[in-house]
Amino acid sequence: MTVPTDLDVRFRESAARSGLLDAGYDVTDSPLGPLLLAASDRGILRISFDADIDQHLEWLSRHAGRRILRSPRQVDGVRRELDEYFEGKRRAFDLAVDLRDVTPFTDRVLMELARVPFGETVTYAELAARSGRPKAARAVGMTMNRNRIPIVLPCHRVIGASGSLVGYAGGLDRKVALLTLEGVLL
Amino acid sequence: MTVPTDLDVRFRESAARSGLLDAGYDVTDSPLGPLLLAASDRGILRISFDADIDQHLEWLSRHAGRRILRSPRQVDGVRRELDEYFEGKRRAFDLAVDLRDVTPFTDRVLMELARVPFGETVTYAELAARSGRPKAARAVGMTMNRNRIPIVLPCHRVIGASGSLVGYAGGLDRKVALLTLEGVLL
DNA sequence: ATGGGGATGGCCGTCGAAGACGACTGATCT
DNA sequence: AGATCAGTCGTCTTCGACGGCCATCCCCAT
Repeated sequence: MTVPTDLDVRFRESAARSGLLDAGYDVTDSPLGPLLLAASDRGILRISFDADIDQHLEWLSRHAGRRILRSPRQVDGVRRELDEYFEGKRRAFDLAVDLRDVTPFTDRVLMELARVPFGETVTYAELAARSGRPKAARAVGMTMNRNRIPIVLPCHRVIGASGSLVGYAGGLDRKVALLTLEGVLL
Repeated sequence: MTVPTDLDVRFRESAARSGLLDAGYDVTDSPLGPLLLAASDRGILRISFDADIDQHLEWLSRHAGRRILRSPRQVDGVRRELDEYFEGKRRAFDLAVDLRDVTPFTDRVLMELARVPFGETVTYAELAARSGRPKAARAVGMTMNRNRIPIVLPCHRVIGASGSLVGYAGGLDRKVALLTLEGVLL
């Protein structure tokens, strides 16, 4: 006969199905300065120009799970592709991203953003339109601002309708650098 | 060379990994009246005394995904164990439950609730305490009220500190019936 | 005229704060 | 045994305030 704890076990199983590690992170170097990389088994969780680890650790454990460790291996793929990108040898990324608990709107926008190719740019309004919310240009701005995975999700390719760069969470100079690398500027 | 769409593909893959069907449902009979059962591949999504299908369909597609179909097979296990339960041949369930997007608090409470055995009762306050929030008795009340999976998650076993039954979302008479079946009453 | 540089008024999704609920409880008083 | 009351707690709902926007209008310096 089945005992009550069986159900309990099922509960815990589903909660623990993620593996031994919830997320791994590491800091790497880049032409734009040190980069913090974090990833779960599902994909990249975060790329950040801000190497203040503690802050990210807190965020990671709140969003991905308790078990967070420095794990160069976990972010190996990301680092390699980023290196190639900065060396000019790569024009597109073949990486999974972990966008758990983002809003449907944000999800759609980032999905569309991911399709903007190397060396091309889009308008905030245009990206909004492609995402099915023609009038949500400003909201797209917010979404870009909060983009957790810059470079791979190329928010630097989104510019104002007037052609101005407008802004970049990592600092405008980095946006300039990226667009220069991609041959859009100069 | 990798093309931009690769990333896009990854996106969609992870969104579609759930299978051909997001959830299946069916209506069955019980001593307490018709019962709506719904389940995904992860487990039971809902058990309801309210057989108003449309309302549930709306909820299901909002929470589980687009592809919802009447599918007796999908809820076969639940129906069988429920039948056995009502026939008095089963005192515990061996079923997985799908509690995606419930709050951590709710999750803990329901987990504790699942451990309350057939024929026993707990106080709202006691259940709150077991869940690590000794003073959250009233919040536990809310949680019971919104319990999506009655009977299997035995919210009928939770009663007031004074011994009164207090309430039951499916109607107090059903709570009485269940507790009688379990030999707690009369 | 032509193109930059402000100023202005809509438009939009997210986040945080505040307030309104109950399937509660323990104490107190009829 | 009820009834009243205050104390507690997690959700849900509103509401208001933000911006990596944009089209329009105006004003000036080329």
